[in-house]
Amino acid sequence: MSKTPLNAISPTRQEDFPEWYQQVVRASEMAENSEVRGCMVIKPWGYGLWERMQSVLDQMFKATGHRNAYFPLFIPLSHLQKEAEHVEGFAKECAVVTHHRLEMQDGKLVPAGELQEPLIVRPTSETIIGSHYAKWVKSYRDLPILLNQWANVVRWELRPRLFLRTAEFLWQEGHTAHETEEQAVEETEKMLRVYETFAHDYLALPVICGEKTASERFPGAVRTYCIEAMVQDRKAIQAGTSHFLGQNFAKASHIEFQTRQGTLEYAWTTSWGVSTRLIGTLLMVHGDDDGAILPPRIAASQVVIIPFIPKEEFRSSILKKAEEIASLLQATHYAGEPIRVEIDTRDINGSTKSWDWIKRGIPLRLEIGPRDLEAGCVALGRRDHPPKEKELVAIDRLPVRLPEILIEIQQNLLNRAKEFSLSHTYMIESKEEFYAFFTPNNSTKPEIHGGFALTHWNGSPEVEAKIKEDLKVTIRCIPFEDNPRPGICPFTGESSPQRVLFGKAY
RNA sequence: CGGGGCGUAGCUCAGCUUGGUAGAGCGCUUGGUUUGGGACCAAGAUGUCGCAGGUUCGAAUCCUGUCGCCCCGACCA
Repeated sequence: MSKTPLNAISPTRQEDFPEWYQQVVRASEMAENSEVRGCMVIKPWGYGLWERMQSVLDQMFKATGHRNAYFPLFIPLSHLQKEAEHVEGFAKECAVVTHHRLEMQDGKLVPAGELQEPLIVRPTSETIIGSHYAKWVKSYRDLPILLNQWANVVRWELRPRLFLRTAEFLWQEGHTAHETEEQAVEETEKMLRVYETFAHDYLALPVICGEKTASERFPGAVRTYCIEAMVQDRKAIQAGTSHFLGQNFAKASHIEFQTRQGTLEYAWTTSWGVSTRLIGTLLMVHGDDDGAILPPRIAASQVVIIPFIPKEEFRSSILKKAEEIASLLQATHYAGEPIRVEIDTRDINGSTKSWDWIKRGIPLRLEIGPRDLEAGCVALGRRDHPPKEKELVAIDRLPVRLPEILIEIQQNLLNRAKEFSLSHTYMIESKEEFYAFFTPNNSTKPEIHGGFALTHWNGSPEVEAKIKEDLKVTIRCIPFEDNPRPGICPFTGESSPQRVLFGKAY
């Protein structure tokens, strides 16, 4: 007992944030590394989270007029070549399929049957979807096309990290084609707002919406919008993107239509996506030194009932009561849905079970033992409070009390994240201040430092590049502002149209 | 692709300098005692010490080669 560490996760966030993150992914049983470098196995608890994200987002996409379709995993090499910037952006990280058959030679399987044209495994699907849109679009009457696909994509990353950057990942990609530029821009903005709402309302994730600078733009896009979040080591993470592609891909794929005036014009297209990176973001924003903390609205299960069975004679009565409580909760609603509940019937020490669920980040634990049975109550532990803090709740009060607490947790996580993000965001006015802000005290093993800097910038790519070279700090976005206030760029002394958001990025 | 490091039980690692037939903790199995905060006792299972070659009576240990992985850099919606 004396060996029990203070926290479930070691090292702590303060001690070594990257290592803490890896331990949380493992301890929360979200995912593990596979034998293929850069690829991951998403375990049921992590995949359940993704299924929730899919389900909520899918409804939001449908509500905004989109439908799902599916396009192939393999893309002819020639397709990628059609859009010059796109090639430059993705060629280096493409997996290439060159053969279609294996033959046994000297007891070993070797690739045979070389393909006439190599296929790439999709790193994103603009080109192959574009080539089909070209067939479907003949007239302005065929527009808009509003499609989404749920898929896996492959980007051969050199330095993978579970959920944040893996060679293969899961995502959704929306692809739309429109008659006018205005409509396409409107779509791009609308879907960014969908992501913002989803992040805020479901993931309890405060995000900053804005536009990427040219250097951070999606290859081939005219404009890239993003939502940026701050995680607990004060770095920025891009949680979602929405691209206005102009007519670039329409030209490359020949998506042409006859206008109302009878002329021929290229369609205006957009694309937008979020990925399993959201899971990593969630862990890094809300997690603590005991593991994951999941917001109730997105958790695969919101409540776990943990039977404590000190003596065999209590087993059947406690398990029976656990079933009753589960049924009671399934008939109770939170956020417009039945509460998602499960019972941990594993035949192990109750407190071990409790710790397992703490590490997984389930919002609520209901512990039931003989004493509770007698008193008609449960011991309730909530994940946003310390592990040992318990509230005794009468079983017949649960249908009232649990929805209240779930609302509180959801709100509490959002508030905490907002406070954290705000307390590490500064208006920085001078170059000296800026450099000091982003320079760690210990250069060999940098401590958690910095944050977001809202600073004026004259719009020069050279200034941006110099800052990146000096500090590894980039412009995360040019925040959307109703009334942008001009000022002076501290790096050049020149005038600046508005403040932009600087930070170190994942 | 450059620089550094590491491959020993399911996991984390010790042993290697000074060669003598394989270890710890955790986990796992079985039995018992426990049980309101990550239990304890006892017994047990698990390794071609990354792979190949060499030196040697004898190699986890020394030498050569090779493969894989990790970290730093470069690169990256």
